[in-house]
Amino acid sequence: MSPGTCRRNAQAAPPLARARRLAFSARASSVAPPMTYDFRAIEARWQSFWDEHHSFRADVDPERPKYYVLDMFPYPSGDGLHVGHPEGYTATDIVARYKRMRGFNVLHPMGWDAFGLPAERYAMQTGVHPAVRTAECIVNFKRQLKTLGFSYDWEREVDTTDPRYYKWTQWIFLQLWGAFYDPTQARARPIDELPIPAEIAAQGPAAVRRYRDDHRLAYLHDAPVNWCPALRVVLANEEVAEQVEKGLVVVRRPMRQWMMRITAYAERLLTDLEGLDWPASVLDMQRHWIGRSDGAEVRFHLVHQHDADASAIEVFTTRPDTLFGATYMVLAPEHPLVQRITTPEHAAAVAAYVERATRRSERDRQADAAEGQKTGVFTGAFARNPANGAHVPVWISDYVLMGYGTGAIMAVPGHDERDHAFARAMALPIVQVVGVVGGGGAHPIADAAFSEPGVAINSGFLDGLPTAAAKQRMIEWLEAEGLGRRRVTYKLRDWLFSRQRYWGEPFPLIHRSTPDGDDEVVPVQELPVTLPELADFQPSETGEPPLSKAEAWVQLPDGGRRETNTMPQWAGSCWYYLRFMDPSNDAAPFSRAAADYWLPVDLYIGGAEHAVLHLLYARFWHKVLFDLGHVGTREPFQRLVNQGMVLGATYLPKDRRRHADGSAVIFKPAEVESLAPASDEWRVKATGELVDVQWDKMSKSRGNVVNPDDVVTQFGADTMRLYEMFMGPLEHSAPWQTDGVAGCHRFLQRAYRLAFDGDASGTADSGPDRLRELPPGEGSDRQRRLLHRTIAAVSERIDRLAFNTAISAMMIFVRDIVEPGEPLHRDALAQFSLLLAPFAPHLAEEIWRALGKPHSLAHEPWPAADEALLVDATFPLVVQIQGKRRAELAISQGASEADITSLALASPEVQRHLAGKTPRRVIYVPGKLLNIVV
RNA sequence: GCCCGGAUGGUGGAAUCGGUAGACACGGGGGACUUAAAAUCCCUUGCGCAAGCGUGCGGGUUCGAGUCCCGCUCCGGGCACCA
Repeated sequence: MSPGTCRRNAQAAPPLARARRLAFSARASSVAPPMTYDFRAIEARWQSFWDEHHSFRADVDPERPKYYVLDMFPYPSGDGLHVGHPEGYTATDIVARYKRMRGFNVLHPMGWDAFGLPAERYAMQTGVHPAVRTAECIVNFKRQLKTLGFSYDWEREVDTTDPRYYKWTQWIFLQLWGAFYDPTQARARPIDELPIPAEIAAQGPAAVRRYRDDHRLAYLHDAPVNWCPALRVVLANEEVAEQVEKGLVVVRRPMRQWMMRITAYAERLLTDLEGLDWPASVLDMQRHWIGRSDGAEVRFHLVHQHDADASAIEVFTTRPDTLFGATYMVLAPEHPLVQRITTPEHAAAVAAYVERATRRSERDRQADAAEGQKTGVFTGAFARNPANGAHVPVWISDYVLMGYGTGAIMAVPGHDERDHAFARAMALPIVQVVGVVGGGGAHPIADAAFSEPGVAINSGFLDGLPTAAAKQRMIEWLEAEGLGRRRVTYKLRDWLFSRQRYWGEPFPLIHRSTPDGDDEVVPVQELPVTLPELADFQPSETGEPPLSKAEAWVQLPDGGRRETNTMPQWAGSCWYYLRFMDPSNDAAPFSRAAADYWLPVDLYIGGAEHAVLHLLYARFWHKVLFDLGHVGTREPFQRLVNQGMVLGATYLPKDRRRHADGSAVIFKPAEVESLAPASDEWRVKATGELVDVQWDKMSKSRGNVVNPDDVVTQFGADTMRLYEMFMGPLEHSAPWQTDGVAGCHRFLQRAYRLAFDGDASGTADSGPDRLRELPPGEGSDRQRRLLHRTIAAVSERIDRLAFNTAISAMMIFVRDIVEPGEPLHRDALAQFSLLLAPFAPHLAEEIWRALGKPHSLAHEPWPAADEALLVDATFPLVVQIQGKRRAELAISQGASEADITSLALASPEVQRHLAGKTPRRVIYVPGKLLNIVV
């Protein structure tokens, strides 16, 4: 530490000392001015102190255990923070500060997920470059976070839009591009190690290159994608729902796009969820999204082969036991066999249906699905059911999805609701091959499909077998006959990774035309590939990315052309937790040594909205980096907690009337007032109309957003932090209530007066010697017991992340520690300030300093509770009769059960309630309760 | 429709293992201090006059259920033609 900083601190101290002197001298002259809790001065002072002393710097230290506690870093929007952000940040900060005091080497970083559409839109509206706008927003976000006193190691700040950061995002992309997934070893390997089949090698270097390109984890794919005309951008499957919800149209449209082969990792992404300490709902959503199904692949041969390459249709089914009931087949409209098997007389109808299906929006299809409507056309082709040889018609319909299974199904209308609906619509035969167990096989199969497990009927060699056994038997038979095999499929699809936007990471790739006319993609050797300057950020209507307008940047002197798509916003957030470990490394994204020390993230807190997208993508990249030897853990985030939402109030008219455009009429908090000070009833100020309160997610349009700056200005950061945690359990959503903030502020004021004023109770003796240094063991026994109970309670509750109840334990301490006439033990106050430190660090430091401690308490050891003081000489015993509480007795610790029983039976209340009846049985719960049964 | 959560005073919530339901706080009522107000402090506050009744509803297990089991209702979140 430099002498300069020492001097500045020496200068910072006098106001504090002066304040205390003033307080004491004022009391001596019995004027007694109110000692004010000047949180503005206190918070400003300690925030600069922490900055100047680098109090929260973390460095790799193999001698100490590490703890990595991470927030989901924010997108720095123009609106600044709302009070929802600091909820999770406060929780992680409490844990970070607590773990530091527990002796852990704590990594607690913050950064900016700063690529994204809003900055680009802002640029189109105002002409301000996204980089300029982003920098402004970051300044504001950082200022706001700093005023809240979070113990981040700001030297590790990262910004995903900084070329020094995205250089490594590009580098990781090239790792994926340069790798393939080896299913035999179930891991990624360098693409150079990909075995090239002899027949490919024989075709020459171009064929080998194409073969390699087809196996890379990042690959170009020409296929229908989700195109959003309004945004002029393609969307990942995972992103479609969000935009559709906003009312935007998303259509399928063929485009050539970069994909990530996340499907290769489906099984590992699924099974590795097992060891994670994550919320059940997130685990569930990930499992669901990966969507593993166990079943069989079955080959149906075509009856009349018009085309030698189209001899059979492969289907996937989870119900091979129902094969005897397959009465028709359906191909997805995009299925490659459709053109080849369609007979001439059906060609026109099929072509029309395919054309319509490919152009229909996702939304229309979903609407049909919701109504159970099925459409489709017959191809004219027939296939042979391998189980019974029956000739079944082959249809096409958009209820069969090309992206799942084989893009073709065997339809069993008797036992599948969708097939049943289609069969009824198209008048196709329905047969029953599964009977109700014990029900004599009867089921009104014509009316509804029977999709429950049962027992096989009308199924030849399967008859009589329960569903599970019939599945096994059928798979064995198919495998023996060479007609099919066991197969596992996943709903997970490959990740569409390119976007037609400006404000994102450029792909570090160059396209070159080869002599044989192919498009060869080669990596850029020198990273980063920085974004070119651009005046017009709009993609073209046809989907040409904005970067294609930067011709000088795109066109290279050697004839190559740069890739003009950019990466999706997820790219930067996929690995930021890794960069935090080693943020200024310019030789690698992070060192293996740093990774080995800091990984995994021990606690990760953020919103539930990232349950699938971010958390699945980050896990995928992490696994690839694991396979390639860059990290040593299989999973990035060991423990995950989703904080709830902070809700804001809006007010609705009693009749719930709507505006002409259909939107609900709402009143903002500023437009209403309560009927009376105590009233829960609200009315519109202007008209006096009565309205109902409604609590919603905060949003600008609802006008119910609370700005942390206002709360910090009025009450201070410590109050803000405390209230965020006191609202309720971290995982719960809760309304923001200004009255509750004031309650937390009052607690801090009491704590302040306890330390500085000596008049917390208003009745106790006050004076300079009240804060006496008492010899160890002296002071009130009651006070010492209260202190140690508080230490035990706060510690255990932080461990459980039950912050609201930890705060209530501290409130009790401040309320009860000093009774009239009692002095306050200096050590008790010192220990209390340590307990308070994770929650209200500024005030805690202030008290600690006032007690004459020379250093910050940030690294002070956490207080230990004395077990002996947690047990009282007597305990209250509840006496129940017939399970109803009737009396409470003070019992000394060592009393025997027999003594306790006779004491209880002798007590007047018990005698009265027994009313002469004799106890039949007495149940004693040691230290707690005695239940008398009569 | 399916999956995952949840439901406790006027309000946010507490009760970690089946053992005193309502900690702590807000709000309300009363009081002290004050010329007054604010601030602060103290008392009180689940419902009921009471016996009693009370943790969304109906059953059950248990000496004892907010907690466990069965069947529902409602609210929130997710998924949704995935064969």
